[in-house]
Amino acid sequence: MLELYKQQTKCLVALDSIIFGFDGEELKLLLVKRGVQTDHDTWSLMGGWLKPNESLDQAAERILFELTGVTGIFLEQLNAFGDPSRDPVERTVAVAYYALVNVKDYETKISDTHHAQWFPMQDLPELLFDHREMIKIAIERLRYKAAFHPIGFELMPEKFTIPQILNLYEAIYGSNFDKRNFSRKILSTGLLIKLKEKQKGFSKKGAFLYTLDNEKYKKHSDSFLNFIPNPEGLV
Amino acid sequence: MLELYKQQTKCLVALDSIIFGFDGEELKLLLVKRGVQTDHDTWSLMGGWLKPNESLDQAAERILFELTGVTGIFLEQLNAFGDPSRDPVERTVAVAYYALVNVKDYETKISDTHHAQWFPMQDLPELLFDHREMIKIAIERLRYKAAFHPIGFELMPEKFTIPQILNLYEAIYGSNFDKRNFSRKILSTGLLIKLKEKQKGFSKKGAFLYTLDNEKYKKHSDSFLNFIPNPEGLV
DNA sequence: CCAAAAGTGTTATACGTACACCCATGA
DNA sequence: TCATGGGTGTACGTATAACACTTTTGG
Repeated sequence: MLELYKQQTKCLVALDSIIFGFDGEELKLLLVKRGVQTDHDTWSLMGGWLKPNESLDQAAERILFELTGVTGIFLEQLNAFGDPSRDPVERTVAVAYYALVNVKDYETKISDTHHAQWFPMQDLPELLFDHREMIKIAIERLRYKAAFHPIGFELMPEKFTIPQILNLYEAIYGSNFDKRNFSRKILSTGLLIKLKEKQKGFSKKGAFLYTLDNEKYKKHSDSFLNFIPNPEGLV
Repeated sequence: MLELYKQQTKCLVALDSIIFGFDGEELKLLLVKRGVQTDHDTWSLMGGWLKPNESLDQAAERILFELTGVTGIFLEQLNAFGDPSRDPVERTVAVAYYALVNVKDYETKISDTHHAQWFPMQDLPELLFDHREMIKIAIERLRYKAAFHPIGFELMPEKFTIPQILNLYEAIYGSNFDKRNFSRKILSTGLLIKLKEKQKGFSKKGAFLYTLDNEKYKKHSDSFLNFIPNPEGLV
């Protein structure tokens, strides 16, 4: 049996993270300018190599932390990519993760560190290797998952307004939802706590702020609700 | 940049397939007795190594074919598993796939080849490495996916009866559904064509056979229907 | 006072669910 | 003739979708 192992070719294993961010307006992606090499205007997903003594989840978490200083956020395995020609330098299998983070809370921390930059989903630069394909699959997964799991809140700041959540879902699905039906549905989850404060500055009237009921959120985080108005047309 | 590649540790990459089968009665898993080595009663998922010039999908397909002679069936990537201690012999990252196949059509072909054996989901033997964990995640994925995509039909033979599909869904979800509501729902997809023949032998009355409308199935295979009566309690 | 966004209610329809009886047939 | 599994219909309640006006307030 052991000989069977010896004969096999080994392979580099990389981890790449698709980091989604939301700033209250737009859905964004965090990209880094690729290292110190030739590529001029090529941007890249956050990535790194698997080390000998860590699991895939640990490696993804470590790399995210090293490059952004962010930790403890939503980070889930997406897919493994292993086309033999995906990395022209050397055969590499990449395990992609996707992360959800709210832009505002981490803005300065992130930008300062590694020349990372938030790009609007609609307006991405040229990307390394198969990173665009990874992003495409990540947005599909995000849509799929957000339809039934309340993971949208992972992208919201501590305090947020209903119109902001509406914006987020509209950004995720690239379509418009009826605000009355939407707010009724979101509130019916019972996951939101209405605060006394209002968000001022954006609109003249101001919108009430809400916060997540973390108790309920943890319990319900893998429950199965229908979060979007029209499930047809998905995926 | 190239030096960055050289420093990195390489890793074996394995592919393992969770092969679900249905025989009209029970949901089953196809397992093989592990090679020519010490383990006495340890069974294993179908697996093999990634070769230098193939993609992950290709490798999974090749390995499935080599071990079962089966090709062209539903085969989808599940997850990558990379715990450093998952394979005690050597650090290995395993990319798991899950496959759906109907037992009857391939029964003899499969059993003859590589000492493979179908096990009822409820009654699995001791398994290699983290294979049980893989199976657990695969059944979750199957439940998740079958709830909204008509992949259940991948497990059915060419011709099948409504009670058989009901059996399948009950096996997948481990619960009972009302046969009247279920058949109404399945038929309302418009994916089934009723044949003139009946399945005889099992029941005295005999049940009408149906076949998939492959045209519609291809179109709708990534549509988004609610296939199971009660979406709560899932995942 | 006006523009811009927030907030709120009703109604019609579709869908999900619960439920029970008759049918066909082989033994 | 009877036991077994196959097949069908209805009524009720809930969830969804479509829809428009009033409120607040900064400029």
